[in-house]
Amino acid sequence: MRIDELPSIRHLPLFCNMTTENFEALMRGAYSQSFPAGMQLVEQGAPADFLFIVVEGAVEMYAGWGKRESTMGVIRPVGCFILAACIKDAPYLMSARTLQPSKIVMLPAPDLRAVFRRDTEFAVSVINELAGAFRTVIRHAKGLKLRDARQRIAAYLLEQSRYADNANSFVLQVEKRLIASYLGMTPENLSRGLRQLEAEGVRVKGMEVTVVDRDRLTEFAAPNVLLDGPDPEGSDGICLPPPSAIHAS
Amino acid sequence: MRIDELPSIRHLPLFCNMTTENFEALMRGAYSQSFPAGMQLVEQGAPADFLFIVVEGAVEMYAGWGKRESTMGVIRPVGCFILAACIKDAPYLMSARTLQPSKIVMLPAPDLRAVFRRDTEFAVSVINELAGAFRTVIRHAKGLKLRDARQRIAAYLLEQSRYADNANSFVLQVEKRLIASYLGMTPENLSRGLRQLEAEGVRVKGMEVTVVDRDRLTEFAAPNVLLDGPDPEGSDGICLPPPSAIHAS
DNA sequence: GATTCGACTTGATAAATATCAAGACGAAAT
DNA sequence: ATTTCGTCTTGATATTTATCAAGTCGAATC
Repeated sequence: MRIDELPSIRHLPLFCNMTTENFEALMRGAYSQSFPAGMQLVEQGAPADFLFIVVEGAVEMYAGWGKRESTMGVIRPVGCFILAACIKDAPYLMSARTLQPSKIVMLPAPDLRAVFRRDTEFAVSVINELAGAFRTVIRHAKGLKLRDARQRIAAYLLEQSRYADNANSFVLQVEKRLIASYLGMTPENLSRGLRQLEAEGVRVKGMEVTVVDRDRLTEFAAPNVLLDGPDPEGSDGICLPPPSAIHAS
Repeated sequence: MRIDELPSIRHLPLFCNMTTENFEALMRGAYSQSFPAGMQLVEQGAPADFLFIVVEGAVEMYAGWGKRESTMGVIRPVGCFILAACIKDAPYLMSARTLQPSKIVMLPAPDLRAVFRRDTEFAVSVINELAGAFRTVIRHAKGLKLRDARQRIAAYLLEQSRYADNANSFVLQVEKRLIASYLGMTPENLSRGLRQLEAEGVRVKGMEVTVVDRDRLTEFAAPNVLLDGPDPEGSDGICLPPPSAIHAS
């Protein structure tokens, strides 16, 4: 473990309330490693040996079934993934691969399971993290079942605009094929959907998004806290632009 | 609180490991109430004032957006719902209504939040419950994105058969319109899908399901622990036939 | 037993979405 | 600068899924 990445991890909602003693004990067992882009870190079905923390770069969470594959989210610094599998000591439900060169910290799951029995504040943080992750996935599932493809796209764009410096002109953070997969559609369908949304007040050229008529787009997407977040911030944390937001615990 | 329902609640994975003292303190603030069928217990968007426990009957969790509505799961005795909202003190993401006459225990959320800070074993149980709920929803979302309608139906039938006395001949536990909604399709589509699945080794007449050729059906649905469960049982609990399984925390 | 109502089914049709096949574009490597 | 490769786009088409409109069925009520 390199010393210089400890503070950023320590500041994670998951770790910021535990005792220093327990934090340091936890980190003594941790590995830190840098990976190139496109490296598979986790394969779904494997035993949950480690909790992963993204310190730099970006990681795609995805799931496969037969030949099909679907993006479940993207984790950005500083965020962790597959907490739930580690806690339950159950097989990972998702695979993970780096989208960019990334620095990853790996924390042995047994250490994790031991600590929250000793440190109440840490247990509370885990509870908050899991509750937030649960609510994020519920929102995702609601969106898939209640909205059609174009509405999902519109809602996604509006959500992105929440996190942008300029809410009416910003840049997509991930490749469109990933966005399409995350939203449960083909890349072709996303492409056509974006074109059609020009009639609803938004223009997308390449990676650049321009909101021309926010009211119109808002009426079309009918965004909603219960579908698009955000959750009121408790001790739970940093909500980076989705697909990142799916904490992927 | 009627005395005679305390033991069944006490045996819930969520409550069975906490101290008797804390359990009783928690229950002192609880209300117990019987509702007729079709009664709305929770409206999505409302503040999370209570944790709900189903002692008798059955409760549908559902979500709405505009005029559309979708079933997210069914909770059966003894199970709880909307744990996550209570913990985060955030608005409920789902509505709930009774499907049958039901006995419900309501537990004030502030009491809940207070107790797991004092009782480590309870905190651990909450962690396990939430981790299990998270994984259940992830599976649901994976199914929606990776399988088409007929495959979802087939997988659903196979999963039901796991919980039946006779795995090759059993009865559906909920109305087909709810199953359709849970699986993300229209009732008409479910109906046609069931008919088409006769070619894949299963026959459904009314509520009765007969698995004629399990191998064929299994090959078609390609069921998978990472998609259909179950999770290995830890302290986390009773997995009643889905849509029940979506713990709906 | 007749009535009523909602769930379920079935068919015809429409709409949404996926697939297949080129081609355009852009970034990275040679 | 050229090549190369994968993403993105667009069009044509096929498939899947939803919608609309009758009917059928069955259980609960009168």
